[in-house]
Amino acid sequence: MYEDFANGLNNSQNRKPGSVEIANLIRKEIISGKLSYPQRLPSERILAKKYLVARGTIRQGLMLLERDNLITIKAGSGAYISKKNNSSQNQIINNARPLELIDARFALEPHICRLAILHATQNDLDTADELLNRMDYSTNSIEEFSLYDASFHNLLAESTNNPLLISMFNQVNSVRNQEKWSLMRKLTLNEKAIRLYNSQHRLILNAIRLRDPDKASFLMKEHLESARLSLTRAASA
Amino acid sequence: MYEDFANGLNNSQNRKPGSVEIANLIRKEIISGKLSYPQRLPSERILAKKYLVARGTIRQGLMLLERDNLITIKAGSGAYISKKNNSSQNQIINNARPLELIDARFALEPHICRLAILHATQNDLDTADELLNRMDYSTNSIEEFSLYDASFHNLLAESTNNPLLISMFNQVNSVRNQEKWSLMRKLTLNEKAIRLYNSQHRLILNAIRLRDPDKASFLMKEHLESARLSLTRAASA
DNA sequence: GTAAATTGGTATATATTTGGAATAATTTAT
DNA sequence: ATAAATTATTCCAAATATATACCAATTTAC
Repeated sequence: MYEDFANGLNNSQNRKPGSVEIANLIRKEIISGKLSYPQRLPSERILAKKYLVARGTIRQGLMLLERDNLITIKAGSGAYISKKNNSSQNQIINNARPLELIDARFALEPHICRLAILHATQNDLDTADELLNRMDYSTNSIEEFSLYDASFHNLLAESTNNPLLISMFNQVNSVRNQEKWSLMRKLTLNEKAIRLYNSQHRLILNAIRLRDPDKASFLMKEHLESARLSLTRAASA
Repeated sequence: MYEDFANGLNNSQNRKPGSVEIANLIRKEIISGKLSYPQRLPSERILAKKYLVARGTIRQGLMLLERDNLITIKAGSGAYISKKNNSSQNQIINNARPLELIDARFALEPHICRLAILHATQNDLDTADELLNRMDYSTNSIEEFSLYDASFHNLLAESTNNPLLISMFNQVNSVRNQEKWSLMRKLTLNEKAIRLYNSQHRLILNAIRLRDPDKASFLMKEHLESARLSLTRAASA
C-alpha cells in the first residue's frame, strides 16, 4: 500500500546519485579547474567511498567521461584528466561564495516579486499557495522543505514571463543542487527557521495577491535577510 | 494526512492545469538552461511531487516532450535531456525584447548601487567622476556618449566586487554592441536625453559618495525609468 | 629484479529504482 | 447526464546499483 508514493518521499530525502550524476559531478570538478591536466583521479575504490556509491557506479560514470574525452583510463594505472577545458560561467557560479550568492538573490528576487504582480496568472498564485501548504507539513524534513522552497521561488521567477530574468535566476539557483549547499542547509535549517521562512513566504504571496509591489519587494528582502543571517551565524559558529 | 493530496491543484477554478502545462513547464526549464544535456530529469515520482500532480499526468507530459525530441525516455532508467538542444544563454539574450532587458536592468542595477556603496574604492569613484566629465562633452555624439555610459554602468557593477553579479550584468549589457541596439540608440537618444541622463548619473554618483543606499537605488530606478520611457515612446512613434 | 600492493577489467547474484501499464474513484467541463 | 481528464493505487519488467569475488596490468617498495 502507498508503495510508490512512499518511495517517492524517501527518494527526495536520501537519493544517491547514479552513474550519470557521478559523471556530472566529476565533470564539474574538471570544468571548474579543481581537477586539471595531467592529474590522475583517485582510484575507483576511493571515489566509490567518496561519493558513497558502489564501485560499479563510479566505473560507469568514468566511462561516460572517457567517451566525452574528458579523461583517459589506463588499466592498472588510473584515470587521467585529458586536456584543459574552460567554461568561465560555470567557474564563476561554482566558485561563488555564499554571501555573494545571497547578494545576487537580493538583486533579482525583490524585483521578481514586483514583476510577478504584473504577470502572474491566477494559476500561478494558486500553485504557490498549494506549495506553501505543503511546506507547512515539511517542518521536520529539511530536504523536502528545500524542494518546495526552491519550487516556490522558481515559480515566482517563472511567473514574470521574462526569459532573461528566469535564466539569470536559474544560474544563481543552480548551486542549490551542489553538495556543499546541501551540507549548508543541514547547518542552517532547523524547524524554527523553516517555520519562519514559511510565514515569510505567506506574507510575500499575500502582498503579491494584493498587488502591492513595494510591500512584496520589501518582504522578499526581509526573507533574504533572514537567510543571510542564518549564513553568517552558521559561519561564525 | 494524505487525503489532502487528492485536492491538490484542483481546488480552484484553474483553467487547464494538465499534462500539456506540465510539459510546458519542463520545456521552459530545458530551454532556459536550468536542465541541460547530459542531465537526467528527476524520476516521474519526484516530478509528481514537485509539480503537485499525479504521476500519470507527469507521464503524459513527458511523452509530449519526447515527441518534441526534447528528451528521450528509457524504461527503467529515466528521462534524459536530448543533446541537440542548443538553447544557450546567447539565444536568450539575443532574443530578449527591449522591455525585458530593461526589466533585468531594473533588477540588477539598483542593487548594484547599494553594493557599490559598500565596496567601491576611492579610485572607482574618481574614475566614475572622470567618465561623467567626458560624457558632459559628448552631448552631440551618440556613439561616444554610449561608450562612456556603458563604462559608467559597468564600473558600478565591477565595484561591487561580486563576480556573479558582474557576470550577470555583463550578460544583460552584452547586447549593447548588437546592431539592432545601435539603431535603437539612434532612435531614442538625442541631446536633450543625453543631458537628462548625465544629470541623473551625477545624482547617482553623489548618492554613492554620500553612502546613501536608498537614495542611490531610487535614483538608479528613476534613471532606468527614463530609459524605459524613451523606449516606449520610440516604439509608439 | 622480484614480490607486494594497487589499479582497472570482468563476472555475478541480489536489491533497488525506474518507466510502463492497468484499474477504479474522483474531478472537470460540456 | 455524459465524456474526458486527473488522481491514487497497484503490479510488472527493464535498467541500474550494490556487494563480492577474482583476474590482469601497472606501480611501488625492498
